[in-house]
Amino acid sequence: MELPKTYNPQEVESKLYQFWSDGGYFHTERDPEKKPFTIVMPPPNVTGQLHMGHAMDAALQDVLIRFKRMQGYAALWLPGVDHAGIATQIKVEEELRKEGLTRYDLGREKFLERVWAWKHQYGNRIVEQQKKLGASCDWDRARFTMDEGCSKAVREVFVNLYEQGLIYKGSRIINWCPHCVTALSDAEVEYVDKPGNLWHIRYPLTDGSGEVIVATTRPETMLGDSGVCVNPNDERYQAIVGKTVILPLVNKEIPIVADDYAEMDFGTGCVKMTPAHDPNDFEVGLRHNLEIIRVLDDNGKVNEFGGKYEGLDRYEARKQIVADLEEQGYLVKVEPYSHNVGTCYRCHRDVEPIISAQWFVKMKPLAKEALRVVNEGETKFVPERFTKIYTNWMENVRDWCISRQLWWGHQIPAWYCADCGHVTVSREDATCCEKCGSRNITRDEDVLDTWFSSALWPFETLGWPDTEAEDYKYFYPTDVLVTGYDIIFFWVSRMIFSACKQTKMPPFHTVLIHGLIRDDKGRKMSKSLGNGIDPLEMIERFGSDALRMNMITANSPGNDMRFYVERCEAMRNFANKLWNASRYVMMNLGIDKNELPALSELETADKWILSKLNTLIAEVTENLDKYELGIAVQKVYDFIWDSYCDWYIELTKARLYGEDEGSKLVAQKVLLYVLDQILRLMHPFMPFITEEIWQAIPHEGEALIVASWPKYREDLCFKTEESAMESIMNAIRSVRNRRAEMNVPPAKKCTIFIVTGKPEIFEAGKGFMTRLAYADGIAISESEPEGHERMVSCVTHDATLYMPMNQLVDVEKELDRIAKEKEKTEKGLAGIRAKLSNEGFVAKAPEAVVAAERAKAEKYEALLKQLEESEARLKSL
RNA sequence: GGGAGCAUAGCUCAGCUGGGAGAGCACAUGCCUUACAAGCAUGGGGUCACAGGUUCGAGCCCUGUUGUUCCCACCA
Repeated sequence: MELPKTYNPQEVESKLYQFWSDGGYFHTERDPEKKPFTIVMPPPNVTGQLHMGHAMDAALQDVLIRFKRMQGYAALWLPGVDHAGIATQIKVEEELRKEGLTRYDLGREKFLERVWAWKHQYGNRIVEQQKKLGASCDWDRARFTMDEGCSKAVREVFVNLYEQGLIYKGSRIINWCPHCVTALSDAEVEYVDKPGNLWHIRYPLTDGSGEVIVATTRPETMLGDSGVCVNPNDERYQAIVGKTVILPLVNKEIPIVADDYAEMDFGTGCVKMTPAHDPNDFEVGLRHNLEIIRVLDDNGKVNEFGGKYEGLDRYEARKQIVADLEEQGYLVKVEPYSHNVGTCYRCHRDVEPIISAQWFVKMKPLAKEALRVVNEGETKFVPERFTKIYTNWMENVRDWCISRQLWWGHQIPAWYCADCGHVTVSREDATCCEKCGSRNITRDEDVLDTWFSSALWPFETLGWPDTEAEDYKYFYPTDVLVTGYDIIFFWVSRMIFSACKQTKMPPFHTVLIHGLIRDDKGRKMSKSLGNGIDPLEMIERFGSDALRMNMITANSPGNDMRFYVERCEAMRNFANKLWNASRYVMMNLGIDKNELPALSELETADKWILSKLNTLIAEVTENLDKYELGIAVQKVYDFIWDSYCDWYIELTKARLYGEDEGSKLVAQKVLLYVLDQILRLMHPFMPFITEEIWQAIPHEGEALIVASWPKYREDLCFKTEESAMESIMNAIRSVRNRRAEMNVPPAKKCTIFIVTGKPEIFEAGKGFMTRLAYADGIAISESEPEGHERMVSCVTHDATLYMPMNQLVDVEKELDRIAKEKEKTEKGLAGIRAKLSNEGFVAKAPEAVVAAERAKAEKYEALLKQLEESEARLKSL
């Protein structure tokens, strides 16, 4: 079998993805014999380009799915794409702008045709990119949040909630983005600390008896002021409550009211009230019957209620108003003031609180069950700390504004009757008013928040609202949801309360939260910074497996991670290591079947590696069950590189190149057996290279992707051999160390005399010593060899090794070295002895720990004894 | 104003239920040893932020302090 010396991912990855796809391994059948395991993929935006966040998401999910698939579950990873209301609409509007058009020029219908066309042309790009990552999704089940089924689900949920009074339309202060020209939910507003000013303005009392001074960060809103508020307990102002002031510039009389909302010790204690443009003022206004005067239009310009300022943009108006106030003597002072400004999470421009008629979901009743399932552990967050973040949000959640003034999305199924004013909300498109029968009805123009449909994702994709749908019955509820902590509020919490309400059960039992990928300086990757690293470029350079490994290793759930290209390189190197180890095995293979030799034929080294492998299997499986993917993969990595490559393969060389055909065959079998198991354990993390190698070695079954996950085997646990092998390995390391210290090149070999109380162990290890400790002969005895006084020596806890290299011995240096080693050993021993002589320790520590300490003490004592003997010998020279 | 995370080797980070201080990269020395120089062998390097406490035993648990990052919150 001729294989290239370096692994070339580009050559195999697309070929293998096709192979899996053709083999139908991605498709998951409902199988009553199997247990289902379901993950729904967080649907990326249809406008999306694959970024590192997606790569992270996909890597984690694919590991879990492949692991479960190998364990024999009907493992379904359901993919899909989100219609992404604002983002997509903006994208298409940008295209139109290049043609000199706006969406209004086209009209709603034509515009939507245009968006669908765009979706059909570009919507699959991100899907193709996910495939490059090796994502083993069931593409046959891929969904789109605006497809027929999802639309039906959205409609059902909307009507259902409306009928129960959990969706209502009302005029509230909402967050309005004048740039995107739509309402936003609270979650879609990002607060940014921005430097601004606090303008202090004089409002004269109407009766001329004085004035009040109010402060504001948004002077332009004074056009909509309809009152001034003071605290009822504020003695300074008790006399003027009930009086009126003249609103400067507008010259309007407005009342002074008393309300607890005004803080006595902030500023002057007087607050201007703009009920149409501030949520607090709105509340106060309701309590005191203040007029609601909206002065900004949908584009953020002053409207007809702004008098001479009408038509000015909000910032322009602010400038003008401040200038006028100053000119007319109303401006008392301006102080710099930094405050939290809400910005739109899509366009990052300032959001305006504006009163507007919008649709809302009443949250309190829904939050109750969503809190219960998490509090009672029906749904768990990993790591656990995110539970608190979730519950805290859910406990304080306010009604969710779900209407958006866009065209792309699920249009709200509400029809207004021009005759009787009734609102008809219906599952089927209404043709007449359900109350008066009038055909003079018009449909609500608005669409729903994109997250409204995403919230239904885990069940709408499985056939709901048809609760008898086969997929729904078999795969729902799903198992694990994997996503970043940045969308817990947007998505996770909304899925939970939606599912609890609609399906009467939580949508998944585990939420696995990961962190954000940052650049090498710890900054968020973003388009504006231009510091994003393209995952596709990394795949191109290092292979998909390497990128996946980068995402999973050295990373723990919920924590952010810096992206280092060097790490991809290191993982590429690891892939190459695995590749070459496999080449070695294949080049030396005399067998065409993978079977373990009879246990009686196994040699010490075989039992050692099999036993270590056995432990590895148990641990890795446990780690994966606990979602400790980073720990799991690190263990497999270490086993492959250290145990298998650096030791076991080296140990087998003497046998493979030797004369003993029986021993050779056993080594071949074990090499192959362990390789096969390694490939299985590694497959979820590095699917491509493992499948490629597995296909090349003798194997049973069609593909590694559907091969069985390794199991711990009681009969392959060999503690005695593990310890014997460690003795030999220690001896080898010790010799190498001594030779390195003396700069002896590997080519210079010598006989090694081993003095040990365990000759049988070293007798069996002779071959290893010869090859790996650069010996040209091994002599084992229980007493010192002739002339040992002049030999180079080194010691382990159960052997002293002599090498006749007298010309290299510098007695002084040697004594120095021994003294140092002695000191180290004595220190260690003293520590252990202190522990063992501590009555509390012996009495209270677990027996196993005490026994381990005793064993350690014995080893240290033995080592110390050997060192002392060496020292005495040298001194006697 | 609340809440959370982080602080471990020169850099980036693991460290699961308390008992060995670790990895990758970087560094030093020697090696093209018939799987691999994208490699092998060997080595240097840490007061686990600081101060207390619990415990036979603390990087890990508790309290406080400092630094840092983030989330939430309607003081104009």
